[in-house]
Amino acid sequence: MAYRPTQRTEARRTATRERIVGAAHDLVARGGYREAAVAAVAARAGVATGTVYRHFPSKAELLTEVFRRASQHEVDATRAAVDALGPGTPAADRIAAGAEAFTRRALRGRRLAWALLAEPVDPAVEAERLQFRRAYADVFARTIADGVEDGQLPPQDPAFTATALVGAIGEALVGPLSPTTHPTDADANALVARLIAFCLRSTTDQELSPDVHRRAA
Amino acid sequence: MAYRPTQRTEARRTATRERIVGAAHDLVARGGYREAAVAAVAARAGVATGTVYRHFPSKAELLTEVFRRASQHEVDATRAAVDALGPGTPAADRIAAGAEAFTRRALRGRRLAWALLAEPVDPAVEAERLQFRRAYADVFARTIADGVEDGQLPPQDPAFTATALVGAIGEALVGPLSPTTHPTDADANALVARLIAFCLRSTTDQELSPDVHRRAA
DNA sequence: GTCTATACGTCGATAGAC
DNA sequence: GTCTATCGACGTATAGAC
Repeated sequence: MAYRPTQRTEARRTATRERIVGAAHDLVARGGYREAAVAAVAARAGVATGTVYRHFPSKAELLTEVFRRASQHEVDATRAAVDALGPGTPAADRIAAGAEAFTRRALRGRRLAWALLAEPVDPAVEAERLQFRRAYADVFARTIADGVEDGQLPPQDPAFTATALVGAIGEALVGPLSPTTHPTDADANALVARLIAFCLRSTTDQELSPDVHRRAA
Repeated sequence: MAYRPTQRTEARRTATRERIVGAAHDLVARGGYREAAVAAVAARAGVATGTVYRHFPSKAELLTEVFRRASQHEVDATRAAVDALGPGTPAADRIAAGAEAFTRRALRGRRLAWALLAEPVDPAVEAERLQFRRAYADVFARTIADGVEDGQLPPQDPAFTATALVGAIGEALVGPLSPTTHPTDADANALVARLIAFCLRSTTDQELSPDVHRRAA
C-alpha cells in the first residue's frame, strides 16, 4: 500500500517545523544571526541537523522565514499603536504614537531589533528587508494621507514622507541598537523624544517657501 | 640566486590589481553585483580567473574594496558640494546642496547607486554600508553643528539629525533607484525638491512645543 | 524531485623575473 | 637555479528549470 500523509503525520510535521522556526527565532533574538547556526537551531528544537533541511531548502530560507514573521509582528504592533488612538485623534499624535511604539519595542528587544534592522546577513534576508521597509512606510503613509485629506497636515506626498520617516527612524536606531552600545533608560527616553520631534517636524510643519522648489528645478 | 621582488614587478602587480578592481567596478556600475561574476571580472581585466584570487582572498573581499572606493568617492563628492559654498553661506543652503548633490549623482549613476545603497549583497559588503552611512552623516553633522553654534539653526543634536537625514535620503532613493523603476527627468526633479524640503523642515524648523517631550517621558 | 547550468574557489603546470 | 605570478581547466556547491 502506498504511503499517504495522514492528518496525524501532517500535524507532526507542522509541529516540528514550528519548533525549528521557534528555535531559530529565539537564537536570533538572543544573539543575532550569528548565533543561529543550523546545528544550534536543531539542538534547541530537539531535532537532528539534517531534519532542518527536510523542512527548509537552505539556512537562508529558514532565516528568511524567521525574519518575515518577526518583522510582520512589528509592523502589526506599529499599526496597532497608530490605530489604538480613537477616531478623533489628530494625525500628528498617531504618527508620534507609531514612531514611539516602534522605537520602544526595538529598544526593549534590542538584539532582535538589530537583527531585523541592520545586522549584515544573507542577501535573501536583505531582500525581505526592502519589502518590510515598505510595509512600515504604508502604516505611516495611510495616517499622513488622512491628515492631509482633512487639512490637519500640510500638503505633501504621503508615500514620500512616510518612506523618508521610516528611513530616518531606522537609521537613528542603528547606533543605539548596535551590540557594542549599551544605552541607559535615559538614553532611550531622549532618543524617543528626538525621534518624535523629528517625525513631527518633517511631517506637520508648513511647506517651505517656494524658493526650495526653485533651487531644485 | 634568490628571488626578490623589484619595483618593476611590484608595479606590474599593482597594475594588475587595479585592472581587476576597475573591471569589477565597471561591471557593478553596469549591472549591479549580479554582473560581477569572478569569471566576468577576470575576462574584463584581461587575466585568468585564478589570478583574481592571487590578489583577493575571496570575491567578497574584492566587492568590498569596490564598494569602499565607490562609496568614499560619493562621500567626498557630497562633502565637496557642501564645502563649495562660500564661508558666509547659510547652513540650510549647505544642507540642501549636500542632499541635492548626493541625490542627483545617485540618479545619474542609478545602477551603481543602487548597488551602493540597497542591493542585497554579501554580509561583508553590508558591514561596509553601516560604516559609510556614518561617514555621510558626519558630513551633514558638521554643517548642522556649525549652524546650531552660530544660531542659524534651532538647538538640536547634530549627530542625531544628520543620522536621521541620511536614513531618510537613502530610503527615499531606494524606490526610484530600483532596477524595476524608470524615473523621468521630471520625477527626478520632483524627488530632489521633496528631499530638500524634507531635509530643511526637519533641520531648520523650530522645536516643537514641550508636550512632545512630555509625551515621550 | 531530478537534472543541468552556472559560478566560486583550487591546483598543478608554465613562463619569466631575479 | 630559485622563486613567483599567471594561467585555465577542474572540483564542488548551489540555484533554477522542467
